[in-house]
Amino acid sequence: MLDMFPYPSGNGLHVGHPEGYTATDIIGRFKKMNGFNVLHPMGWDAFGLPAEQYAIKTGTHPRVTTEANVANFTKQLKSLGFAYDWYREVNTTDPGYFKWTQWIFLKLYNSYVGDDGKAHPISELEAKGLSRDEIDAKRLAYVSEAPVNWCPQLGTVLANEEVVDGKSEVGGFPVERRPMRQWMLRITAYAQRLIDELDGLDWPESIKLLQRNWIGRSEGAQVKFQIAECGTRNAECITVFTTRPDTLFGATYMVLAPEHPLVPQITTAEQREAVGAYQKSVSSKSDLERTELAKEKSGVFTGAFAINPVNNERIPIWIADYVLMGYGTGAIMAVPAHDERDFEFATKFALPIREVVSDAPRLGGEAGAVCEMEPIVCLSAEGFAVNSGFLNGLPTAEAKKKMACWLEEKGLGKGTTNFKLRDWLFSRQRYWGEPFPIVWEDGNHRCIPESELPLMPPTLEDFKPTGTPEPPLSKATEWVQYSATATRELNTMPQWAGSCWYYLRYCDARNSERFVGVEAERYWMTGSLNAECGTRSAESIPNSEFRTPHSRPGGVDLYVGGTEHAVLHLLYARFWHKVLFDLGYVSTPEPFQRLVNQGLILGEDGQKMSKSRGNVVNPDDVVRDYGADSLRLYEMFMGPLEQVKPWSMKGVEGVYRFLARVWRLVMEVDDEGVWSISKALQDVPANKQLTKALHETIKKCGEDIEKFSFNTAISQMMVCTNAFTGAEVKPAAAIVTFLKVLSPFAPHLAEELNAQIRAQFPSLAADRFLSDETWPAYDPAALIEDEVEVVFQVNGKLRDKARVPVAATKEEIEKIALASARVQEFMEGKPAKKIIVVPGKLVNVVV
RNA sequence: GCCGAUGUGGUGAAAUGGUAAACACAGCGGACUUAAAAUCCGCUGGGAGGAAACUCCCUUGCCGGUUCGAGUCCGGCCAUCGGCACCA
Repeated sequence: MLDMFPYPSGNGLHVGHPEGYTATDIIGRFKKMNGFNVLHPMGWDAFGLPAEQYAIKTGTHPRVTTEANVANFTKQLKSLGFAYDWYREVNTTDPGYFKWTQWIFLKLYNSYVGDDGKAHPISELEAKGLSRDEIDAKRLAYVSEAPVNWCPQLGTVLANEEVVDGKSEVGGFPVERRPMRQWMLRITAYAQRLIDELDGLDWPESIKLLQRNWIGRSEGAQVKFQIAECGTRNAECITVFTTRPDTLFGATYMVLAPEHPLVPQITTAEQREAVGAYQKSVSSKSDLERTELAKEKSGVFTGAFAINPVNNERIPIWIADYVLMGYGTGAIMAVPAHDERDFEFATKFALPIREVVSDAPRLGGEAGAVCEMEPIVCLSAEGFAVNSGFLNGLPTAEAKKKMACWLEEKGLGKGTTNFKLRDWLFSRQRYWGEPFPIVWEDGNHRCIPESELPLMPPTLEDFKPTGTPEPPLSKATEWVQYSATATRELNTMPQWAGSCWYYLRYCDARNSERFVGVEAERYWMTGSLNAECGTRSAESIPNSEFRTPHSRPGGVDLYVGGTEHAVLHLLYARFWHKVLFDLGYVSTPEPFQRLVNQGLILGEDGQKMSKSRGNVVNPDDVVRDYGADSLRLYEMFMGPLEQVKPWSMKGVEGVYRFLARVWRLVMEVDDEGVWSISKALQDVPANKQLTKALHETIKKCGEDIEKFSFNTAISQMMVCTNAFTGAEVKPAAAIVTFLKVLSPFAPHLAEELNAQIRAQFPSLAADRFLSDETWPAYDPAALIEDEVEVVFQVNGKLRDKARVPVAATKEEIEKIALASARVQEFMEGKPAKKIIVVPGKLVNVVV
């Protein structure tokens, strides 16, 4: 049972946190009562920018801020009665924890992905005698000089994922592209598996789709275009990626990304100035400007021509910023008749547009004719090949295949798959993060020995960014000097690092020998029972769909958290987990079997909660005024867990009143205002009606908890309470049973009332905590009534109802229905054409 | 533009294809009280008819379809929210 662990901010908990936490707490308590061994821990994702920025402002060390915030969060969580196993508390900033974050980095550094698509130790390559450069080019953690997202205000680079609309996700500061030396993680090597292995997971389909789209697989072909002889230039090839090789006959020009390495070589003397100016204008634009100005296509002709391999036509080569260097090959063949972007560009620069796909097959005379015409609209959908030589008449899917074969035969190209996903930029120019266990010597990197972990960050007085891309760690001159000739890596890891594996650490949080013990990992992640850390025998764990059988890929049975982590955290964690799995350190290929997203809680005004709107609800205030149980119950009663929903203090009062009604089932107050056990509470059996209400509640609450329908479970408990409230005498034993059902939701009240009842009726109450009790079983016989109400319809419209013995046969019910005066009236004397009888429900007479 | 989610009373919402609106909130009325609060008990989708008991008609974003029967299934639209967005 896993909650997304919080960043312990200075603001403390907001009411969004306890939403998911209450849900898992209820399920955890429920599962425990059903005999499961439940692991439900909590921890702190405590590295991060706010503490560091606070340090810059005030000089307070981030460790001090973090400790204070963690203490506050802990106090708050404990006040809500969450049954966390605090013995397993983890903190990403604890050296005992980040030692292993650094250790996992070393595994990444010392691994590569082989032809089997799995991670292997780098030592295998060394054994094969590969050179240092060849090995470095394969590592899962590698150094790149590629252009990165540099944010001057934050003084750090950011991952693509952390940049929104050209601004930093944190703070909204402008971000510029600049080349820097950075650590990257080769997540792209896992792109296909990250897509494929979603299949076995019980995640919301929408989240799976979000990840698939993010990874962005597309199938197509690479095509080589010869550069036509152009002045002094020698003939070279430009390779493009296209998803529509079937449209090759319609490629009337080519476009390279402005940064494409071939641009300087192919540009003619006449065009050099224009090309240079364009490149300069593009590179000086920030990402934000580039997207803002993207409405209008821009570009420049290089003066060079390429040969379309399929028809040997000379086609012009342009550069334009609508072609991105980072995707595919950074070059495209433009098919303006069948691609919106190319169409727009060709229209603007008066380039030829040739139709090669039609929505209906056209054969005969037209075939092979090169007609340069301008389609009024651009058809990007599939259709049938026209004006395309040997492809003519073929539907798009077949044309694609045929062209790919043709290209491969002629050595002009081949079928390929491309992914949008880029490698993960893994270094940050910050102080408050895990230092890299890496040193540099003679321009080469190497890892430090495991025995030197954890590598502690240096003690710094001055946390300010240097104002240059030089990280703040550079100020620790002594620390930096690893040896006479070697210096330490100055970057730190991003905040994602610690959260990529915290769920594994929970299994064995205090292990100092290993990131997680072998047995502990197997026991908790697979449900495998032959582990000494397990406290229960195989027999005591009921067979339930909740338990993870070995066939399921995911380890954690249930992971609850917000949608904001749908791609980043969940993708990164899956990637690390797979590497650890390939290397044999963990037992499952996926970290999280079942994922549930809780919906955002809005302010009372229906707006997103924020300080500036002044609509933030502080859980401490709610606990002070209504108690922890009311907060827990209201969070669950608001509506379905996954839904976005607005807060309402009136709603809190509603559940508070419900809890007060439960209290008064057991307790009564005298004239002096002193509460004592109620005289109405007696050692009597519940009557039939109350027994039915109770057993319906046991049944429905159990089912609803399994379905995450906490709101309807609470409704049912309200119904049950209302029934008890209406009874003259309160049957004590039945109320104790009800309290067991209530206890996962409102543990404080339930335990207190049980203790009160125990004092009066020692034999009727539970003699230990309700949380240690077994979930009550319901008696199906108690649910059955002697009579049920049956609805009579005529032509589907409700006309009458009657109480009928449950045992009544179809024929008997039909007879009663036809005998009804109201049914007769609406049948208007016509004969029944058809009579539908649903026993226990309804009769529908069709005339 | 593409993808996804959601549309039900004044409000949060509930309903294995079978009595739409359970349970709450708000509102109204009553009991208790000198009074108020708290508590308890009722009423509470819209329209029409009736003195009343009651009766009929309409109603789950809109339009169609399947079915004896549709909030639920199918097709088409509209609105709101979220994600992606020159990804070739």
